[in-house]
Amino acid sequence: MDKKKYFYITTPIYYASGNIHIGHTYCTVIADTIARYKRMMGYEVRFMTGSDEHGEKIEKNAIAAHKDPKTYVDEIAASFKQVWEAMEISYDYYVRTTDDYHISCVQKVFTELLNKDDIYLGKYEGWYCTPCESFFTDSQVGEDHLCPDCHRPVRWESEDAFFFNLKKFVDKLLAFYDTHPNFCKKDKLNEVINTFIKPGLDDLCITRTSFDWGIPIKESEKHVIYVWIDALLNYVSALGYKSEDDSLMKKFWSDDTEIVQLAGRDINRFHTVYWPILLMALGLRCPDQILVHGLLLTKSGVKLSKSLGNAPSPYPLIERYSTDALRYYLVREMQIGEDGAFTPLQFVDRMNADLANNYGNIVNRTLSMVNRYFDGVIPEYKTPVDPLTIKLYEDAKIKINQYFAAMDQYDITIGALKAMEFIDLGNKYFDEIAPWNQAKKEDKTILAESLYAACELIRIGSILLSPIMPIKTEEALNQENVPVEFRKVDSLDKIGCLSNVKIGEIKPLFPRLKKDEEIKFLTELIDGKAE
RNA sequence: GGCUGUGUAGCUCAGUUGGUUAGAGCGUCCGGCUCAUACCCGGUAUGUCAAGAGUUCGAAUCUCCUCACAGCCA
Repeated sequence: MDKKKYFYITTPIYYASGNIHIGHTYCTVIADTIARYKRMMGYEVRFMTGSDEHGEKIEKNAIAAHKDPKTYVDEIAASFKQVWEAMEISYDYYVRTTDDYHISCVQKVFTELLNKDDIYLGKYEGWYCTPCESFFTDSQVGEDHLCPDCHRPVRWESEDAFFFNLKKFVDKLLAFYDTHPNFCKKDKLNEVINTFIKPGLDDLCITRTSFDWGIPIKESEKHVIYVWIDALLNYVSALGYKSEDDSLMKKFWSDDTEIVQLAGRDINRFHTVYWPILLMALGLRCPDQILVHGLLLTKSGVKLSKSLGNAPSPYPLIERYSTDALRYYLVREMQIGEDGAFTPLQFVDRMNADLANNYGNIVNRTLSMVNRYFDGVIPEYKTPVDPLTIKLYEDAKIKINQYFAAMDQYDITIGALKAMEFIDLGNKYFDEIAPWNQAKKEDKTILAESLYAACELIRIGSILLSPIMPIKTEEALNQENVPVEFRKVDSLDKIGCLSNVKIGEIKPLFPRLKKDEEIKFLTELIDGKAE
């Protein structure tokens, strides 16, 4: 396996028209977990998130709020950052599309592509619904020429607009897909190829004249850049592309960098078709992988969103259950790529089963026994003699390998599962070796051996879980008082490092939740829309 | 309408290139343990693997068709 030294990961930039809800949180937590994992594995990581701050809707929202658009998005961006702080999101940089360097980058790119004839002036035509301010196609408005959204009459409109010549790059794009099978999961890509590219890819309209809150182009006063060229370029403008200092660009958008970009399945197409083409037009490399993730749905299958009023803010969940509990739930409950449902019952069950009963409990019971039988000092490590202990170490190795195999493929759901299974080995082991019975024997060899092994299990398990739950795993390591140098991934095999360590104060990591109470709380939180 | 998926125990899902009695977790029930946050361990039950046809010595796994659901596009 070729090991690249640099790692660049991005979330989409979220549209600054409302509050962050748990759907955005899901995506950002995935990215953060991968970023933390890669850092742990020794990569130099750049993790980027941000906000998309132009467009008609924001302009309208700002007017409704009696603010100028910039003030409006300033406040929104600040609120986004607060959420990420509360979620322990370890982003290295936050990009805003209203930042000067970004605007300048977009304008330079526009000029460059115009000069190369990759952008041309044409006409944007279609059935226009004034109240919805949207264009529709013939088949969308039907014979009666009614807006498919509001069912009011539409009229034929035509405006000057610039187009990005996508057709020119189709062959190159298809060739790229062929030579880069890991770029995107096959099924997601086939969908896009069959529905967009094969029937003939339409050139992309990239400017509008109907509103002002966008990046103006230098070539003409009346046009502003419309969403995609603006939004997509953030991934490189944030690295200093087309700016005076492009050192980050050279580092993190080079062939030596592994580039992974997250995108919800709803914006899959923009990241797997338009984005690579834009990069090709600019003579830049493409990302290694677009990680398409599913969406959080309620039980009834309705997409979680602010407008539907059923998307909880992460704050009440953080307050009530802790940041790490929410992070763990999001990582563990939903397989990447599949949609998932946020349901109160599943949430509570997951918390109790994995966090309170398994991880939290084994930390608690192990350290309690260290206190009880050895006055709070972890016994000295000796080569294991009991077959059960020997087997435990062997099984542990297998689980660790499975964890790394999954995480290396960014399958953090399976990674979380394997880390939990790793920790769970301790429960069965305790049951079989029964330290409380060993304690009654005169020879304390096995007692010492079993508690030592369990302490290692906690140490290693906490390290494995740390990208997912940075706070609670740290807390566990503190309770065990693991020396700082043995809290890193390169010390996983340093069995013996806990000999004679005096443990710290013990406190339950995760409270056990009362099912009925919490389900009631959560159900009310999502407006009673989940079952 | 075209395309991409999904349909496996009460729930959430695994099932690798087709191979002996179809699995896991959670939940249920029974038993055990007592160090621990009434935790943990073991055992038990429930499945015409959506329906049908075909290929094969043999299919949840391949082919065809049907149905249901979701998504993408128009």
